[in-house]
Amino acid sequence: MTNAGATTPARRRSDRRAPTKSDLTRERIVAAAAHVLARRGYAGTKLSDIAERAGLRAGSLYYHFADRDALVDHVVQQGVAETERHVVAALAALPTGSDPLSRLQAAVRAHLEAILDIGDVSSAGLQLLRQLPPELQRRYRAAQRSYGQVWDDVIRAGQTAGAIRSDMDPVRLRLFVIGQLNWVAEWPVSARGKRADLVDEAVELVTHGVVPR
Amino acid sequence: MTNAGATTPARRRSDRRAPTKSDLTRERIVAAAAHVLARRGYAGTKLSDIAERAGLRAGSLYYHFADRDALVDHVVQQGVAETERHVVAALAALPTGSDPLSRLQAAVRAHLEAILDIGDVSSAGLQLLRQLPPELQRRYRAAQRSYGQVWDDVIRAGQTAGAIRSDMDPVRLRLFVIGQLNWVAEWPVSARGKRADLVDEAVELVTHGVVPR
DNA sequence: GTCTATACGACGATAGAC
DNA sequence: GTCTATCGTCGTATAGAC
Repeated sequence: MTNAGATTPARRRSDRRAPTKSDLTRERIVAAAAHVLARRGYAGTKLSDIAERAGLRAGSLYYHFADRDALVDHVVQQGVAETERHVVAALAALPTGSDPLSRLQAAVRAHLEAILDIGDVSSAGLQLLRQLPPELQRRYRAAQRSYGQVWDDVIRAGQTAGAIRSDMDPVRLRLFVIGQLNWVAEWPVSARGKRADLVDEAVELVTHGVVPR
Repeated sequence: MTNAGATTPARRRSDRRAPTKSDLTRERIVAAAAHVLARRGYAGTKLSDIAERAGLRAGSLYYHFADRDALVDHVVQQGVAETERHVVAALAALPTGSDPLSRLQAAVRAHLEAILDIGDVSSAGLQLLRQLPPELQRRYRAAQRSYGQVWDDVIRAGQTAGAIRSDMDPVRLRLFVIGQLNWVAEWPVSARGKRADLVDEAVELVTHGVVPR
């Protein structure tokens, strides 16, 4: 018997019932897959490595996922979704009427924190993009679009209000900023320093650049 | 007969004799390998794909390289080396006594141009880093160190002169800046706009950040 | 739910003809 | 220098026992 298709009967976010054994194993598998994907790339990710890390045998993965690509897709989708949730929550937590620059800074902070905390699955681990087969790439881009929208709204509002420079296309501005943060995932851990300092520095640099104030 | 070991007898940079047929094929192979590596990752790069792109059969690659890893290593090394040459040349081309901020801006410009022009082999395509087997990773890091040194010298000089903010570790500053530029390789081509504009914007953003001046 | 066993296809690498 | 042919290995996926 297999359970591989949709996540067992249709399970919604509002379903708060206790996780079954299957749910827990599934989560371990996804975490393991994210870990391996982040270091070995799409093609280098072997089911046997994922299985070993999750504490079972390769063949057993097929009870939980239809095939390798279904698992990869799940990881990739969850990565963007979680990052987006983190950023949206940070924006929502700001006092109403916060100035536009503060909103951008909050987004920077939240995005970088997502990379540092859930780097394996976050959008950063997802320089996988180019390696994915066309169908997965398509699905991933769709998820990215939704997340990009969050940023573009913040940036555009800031430009309208005069708090963010208007001499640059908002999309390119976003790509530059997010890219700077994403690359932190590639840093040697030894260079990262204290988490709080790193985040503060990123915000400072995005805001004012390398020139002294 | 094979030629796979060192590049035929010891050939030095000063040897300016006409390239043999073997040299030319070798170059095609390296370019093809860079292309495939940049999109498929380390494990996803198949010799048959490289060979097809270079216009020969998979088996024939072994005349030019000892094995798959020797070819990958060559591409990776050449990527850092060419990027470094580009940046060093740009710095050398500045008028003597140029101010430290201008030097940093020239480096930004040159690094980004390298990514745009030789992206497949440049250091950007080399988010491969984490995917490489330990030995190749070690060799790659060594090459990176030399290149990082170029940047660190520029940044430190700027900080000493008061032209670059001194409240940040120069290494982290470098990683932030280079990361921002490297990520451009991941941008959809459609978002890049005109090359000259893109480069100007990058310099502006690195220098002054997102706040209007 | 997870295991073992196995069918099957790819890919890296070598040998030897041309 | 490049080709064709082939061997060996490894990884995905399936079948069926427990």
